[in-house]
Amino acid sequence: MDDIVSLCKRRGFVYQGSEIYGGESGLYDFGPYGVELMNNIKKSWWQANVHAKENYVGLDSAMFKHPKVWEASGHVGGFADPLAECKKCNNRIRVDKELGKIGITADEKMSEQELNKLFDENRTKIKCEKCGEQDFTNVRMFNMLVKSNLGDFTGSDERPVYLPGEACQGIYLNFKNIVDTTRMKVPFGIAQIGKAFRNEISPRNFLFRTRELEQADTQFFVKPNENKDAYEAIKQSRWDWYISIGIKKENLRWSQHENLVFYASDAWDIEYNYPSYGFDEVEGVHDRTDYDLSQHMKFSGVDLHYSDPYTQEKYIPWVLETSMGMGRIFLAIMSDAYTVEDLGDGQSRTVLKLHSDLAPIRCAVFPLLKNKPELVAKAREVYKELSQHMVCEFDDNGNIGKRYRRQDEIGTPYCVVIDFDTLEDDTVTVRNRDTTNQERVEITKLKQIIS
RNA sequence: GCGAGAGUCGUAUAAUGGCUAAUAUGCCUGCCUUCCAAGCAAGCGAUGCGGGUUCGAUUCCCGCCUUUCGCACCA
Repeated sequence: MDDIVSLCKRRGFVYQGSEIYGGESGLYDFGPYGVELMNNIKKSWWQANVHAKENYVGLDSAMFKHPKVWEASGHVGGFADPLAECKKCNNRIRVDKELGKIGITADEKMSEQELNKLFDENRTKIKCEKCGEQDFTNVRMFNMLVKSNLGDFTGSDERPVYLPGEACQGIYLNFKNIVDTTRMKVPFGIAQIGKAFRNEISPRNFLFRTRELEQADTQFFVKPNENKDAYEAIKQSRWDWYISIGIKKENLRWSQHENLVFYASDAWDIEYNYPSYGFDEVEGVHDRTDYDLSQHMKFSGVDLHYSDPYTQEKYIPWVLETSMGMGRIFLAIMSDAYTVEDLGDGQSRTVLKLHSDLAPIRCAVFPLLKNKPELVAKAREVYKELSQHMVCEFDDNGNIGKRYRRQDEIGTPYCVVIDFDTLEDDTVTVRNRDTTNQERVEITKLKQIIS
């Protein structure tokens, strides 16, 4: 894992966020090659989940949403637990529950200050369950939602808005819009790639757990109780995508949730075998019944029933969700592709064996020698033409082997070399990243061969 | 958030209460090079931030930040 983090930095894939100020926890910036790779992953995902499927459409919803959205989703109320910690044994107590035990009602809408006041007044009556001590820290509210003051010019914090805790809510909010303005009929799906923000207590494991993340979500709407077959099909489709982008099968597995949230009917995760900490979730595929639409119907007062044009029935569709963490898939792809080949004699070659559709650079163009102007000029010409059609890089620095290695390390599948024969017959060599074999081809056929 | 460790050029390492902070690699410029990290020469580039002790701190102390591991958290 250290090697991958180091490569990410060294070769301009991923940098620590706000690095020149000492860094900011849980935030990462994607560098020149990182953003290319990330865009290619998104493109592949979008192709597989929107364009290749007749009954899916895309969406891009505003990041900020009406505050009530997060009440409806359960993010505001259910996940703001007031906690205090025992200074002796570090055990944590739920302050509202402990107060409840001694007959004092702590309202869940109380502020941190109000709770602290209540807690301070009653500290003597509360003991740590583990060690019996009464020495606690102050009460802290733990809520993962990130607050903002969009549209609040009073400075009073009276109307807090939240950054999205998950990207998928925008899909539920637009379900009715899409039914009303497109020809989509249940069963159909909506796909979206969006950012989410979480106040993770402890960001960890590089891109795996961050405070700002991006999610690629699909929500598939089905008739109630007609979820099972569709769910299995979606699971299969998601698995196939991972295989199609070249992830090794042995590094992937399904894992079923043992404790389902109350509304879910089934939940499976796709896990990747990350270096150094093992299998962990990349994507969740969840069968969520009608919970999401029902909640928004309740909180917004808008009828979100669907009228089935074939049967005239009215119902709230059930939702089958897929939600992939972009940072997590990025890290999985990098890990899976990272290869160090032993060439003997203590020599080795570092290669990122990325699927060629994902590689940040599709093709690198080199003149064989830098000090032969006619080679350089010809190489520039080839580069200029190719770069109209694919992501290319020109390099004439150092010897040819070094330039191959540089491209190997960032996963460039093809290197094109202009040599003296090129000047005679307009052919070039195309070198393959994985085999290092070369093939002599005509310049006119280049585009076709490597795109 | 708690506990423990760590933080030196882009990367990987070295060293030091006081000399110009070293080595490799990288990057870069020039020469050279007719296909897999060759060579020669020049250059770039670091003690995370702030405070304290001290004549002098990268080194010792404190705070903060970042990061790693464990706990907890992860709907």
